[in-house]
Amino acid sequence: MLNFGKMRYDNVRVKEFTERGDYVNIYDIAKLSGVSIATVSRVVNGSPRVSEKTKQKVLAVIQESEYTPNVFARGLGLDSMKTIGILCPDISDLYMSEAVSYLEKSLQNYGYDCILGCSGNGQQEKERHARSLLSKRIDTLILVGSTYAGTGKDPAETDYIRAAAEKVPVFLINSYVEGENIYCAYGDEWRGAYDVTQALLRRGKKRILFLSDSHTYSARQKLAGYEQALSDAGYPIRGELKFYVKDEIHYVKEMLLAHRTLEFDSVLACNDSLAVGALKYAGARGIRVPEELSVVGYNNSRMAVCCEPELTSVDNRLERLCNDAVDRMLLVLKGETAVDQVRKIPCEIVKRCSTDF
Amino acid sequence: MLNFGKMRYDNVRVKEFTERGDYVNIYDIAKLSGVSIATVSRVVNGSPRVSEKTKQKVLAVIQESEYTPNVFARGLGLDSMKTIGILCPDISDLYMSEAVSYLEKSLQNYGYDCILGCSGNGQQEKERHARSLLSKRIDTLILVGSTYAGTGKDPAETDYIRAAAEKVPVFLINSYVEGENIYCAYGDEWRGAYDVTQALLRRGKKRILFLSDSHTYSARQKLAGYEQALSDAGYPIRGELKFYVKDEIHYVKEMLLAHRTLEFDSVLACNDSLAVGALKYAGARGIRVPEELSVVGYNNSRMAVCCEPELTSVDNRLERLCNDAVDRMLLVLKGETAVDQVRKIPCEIVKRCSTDF
DNA sequence: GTGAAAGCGCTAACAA
DNA sequence: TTGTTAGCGCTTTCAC
Repeated sequence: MLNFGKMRYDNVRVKEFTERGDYVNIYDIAKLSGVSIATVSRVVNGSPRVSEKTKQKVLAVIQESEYTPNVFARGLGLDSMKTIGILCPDISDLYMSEAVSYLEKSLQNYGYDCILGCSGNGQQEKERHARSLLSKRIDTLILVGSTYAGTGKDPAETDYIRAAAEKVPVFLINSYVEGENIYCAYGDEWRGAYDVTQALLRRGKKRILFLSDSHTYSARQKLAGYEQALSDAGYPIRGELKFYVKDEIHYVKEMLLAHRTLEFDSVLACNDSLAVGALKYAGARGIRVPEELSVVGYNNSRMAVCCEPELTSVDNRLERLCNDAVDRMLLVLKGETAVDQVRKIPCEIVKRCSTDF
Repeated sequence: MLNFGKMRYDNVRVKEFTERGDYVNIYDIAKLSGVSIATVSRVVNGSPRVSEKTKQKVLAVIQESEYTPNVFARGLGLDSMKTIGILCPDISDLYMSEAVSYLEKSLQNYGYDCILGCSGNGQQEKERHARSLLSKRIDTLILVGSTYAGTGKDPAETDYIRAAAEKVPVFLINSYVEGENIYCAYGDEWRGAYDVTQALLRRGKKRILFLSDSHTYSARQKLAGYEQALSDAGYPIRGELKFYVKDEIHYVKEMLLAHRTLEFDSVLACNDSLAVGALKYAGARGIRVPEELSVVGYNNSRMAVCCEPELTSVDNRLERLCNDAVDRMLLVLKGETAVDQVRKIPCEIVKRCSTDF
């Protein structure tokens, strides 16, 4: 229907008519309501410099013709599309998907759309995805997951993040990277692990297995907290009790079964599904949880509630972290300068296995 | 650095210099490499009509200056940004996030980016999100989840999907809506439910609880399969055995506990977390699973593996559905006309509780 | 309060 | 093979 073409070119445009519905444009609206495109633009953008009468007239036409401004054209002029890039290693992961869910909800609320990328954990892929998102002229880049802090071995690993931060503000959820225009929000995992370890020791546990699937920033914090608690209590740090496995329930179980000589009376796992793996191991060997073996998970995900017995888990307040990031993002985009670059939120230990502590 | 401005306006442009890195544009590249923007464009788009020498020269400049074409400008001209809109009710849901994960991976592979929206189940919100995605000039709209087929009460519920299909091809994952330019891929849930019910009956189960949290298309298919299997075996369909609850493990457990008069010897749940709820109920009452109570879940998610005992679950081949959708999408976008509008994939029953069947 | 027109960066048709 | 330029739809001065 419509699409008269730009008035200045006097209907030169002859779009072939496909089965596709054509998008109405600002020239159509202008013509239909007998004003100039400038006026239509003013109405659309809520400028006060339009008479009430004209405004209503134009609004009526817009309503009727279901006009939506072309985001490309708008973006071209403003160099922004009110779009946020979100990158995570894997959206099928419970923790990531939950984070993205919070972010999307909040951002949507403020009129921002989300472009999603899943990068995995490889350096190359992370860089490629970040570049790709940036090329979409996102307003902000949000990185979800502590994998983006790098392995800690080579500072150059995170160079691409600092490079991105030269274009747009970058927000890290549950991760930490230093740099200008980079903003972080993360749980105090160190403290969480410290507290859990301390509590286990107090209950007389002597051999606490530290179960992890990676060496991310977050995992390193947990390990450090665990080790510090041991040291502070005068216990030795045993290398064999730091157990690294693939994050897959049955794999964890099998690996633990395969190391029968490894003795431990409690488990601090870096996430809930690792903890469930330990649970399955205990089940297979007939070890009672929590009477004979204490198992504590991390992230307080649905996994911790799904298993039997249900797991005590450290909650790092993901929702809080996400909302915190969005709040600060809005401030930064508004041009506010005094915005905290780092937000460290205390973890909360959610107790489920009554005799754990 | 750069940004000489358009040559035709002879450096009129004076962008104020902020701390933000400016994006290099095609004019910059043209000037730096001593060719016209047309040539740069050709190089960028891999046109064969460029001499190898020029190409290398331009490529070098592009490399060095980290030029990426402005997607807005490109989109304006082509009216496409190689972007796919994905809408799901809730990305924190295991099933949805898994679907999005498959989709993103596959689409990324073909050079498409994803804009993600989470609409919830409300009619208004679904329509609003669909409109919002459409206004971003997506190339295709993908709807994940059977909620998008509507409740089946009023065909007008899905009008917005047909409206969207006038603009771009619409793909439904695990759902079905009829219409031009609408493509569906779903598991044969009817058959899955039928087979499970039949198997349970054969094992002597007499009162099979149908546990559901909604009346989506998918849930209706499952119910129909369940009822048909009962009928075919000469069993009555009992209203009290169709049990509708909120999808939350402990809520399910509590609701079942609250209905102590309700007797059943097996459960067919519409998803795994409902099934886990039934498991928790059994645990609370000291009912042994699967000896005294058979529990079968749906979706074959990690939930089914996490619980104790692990659950037999109907797998509706989500990955297959997603890849199938993407494959057909590519064909449709290529202008292919003979593309199946409907793909029904057989489900697979993944047995875990050995004595279930 | 309103309109004319420049400019955003790119693609593609046309010229050379 | 290369360059010139119209056109994509919108925002935003700058006149009136």
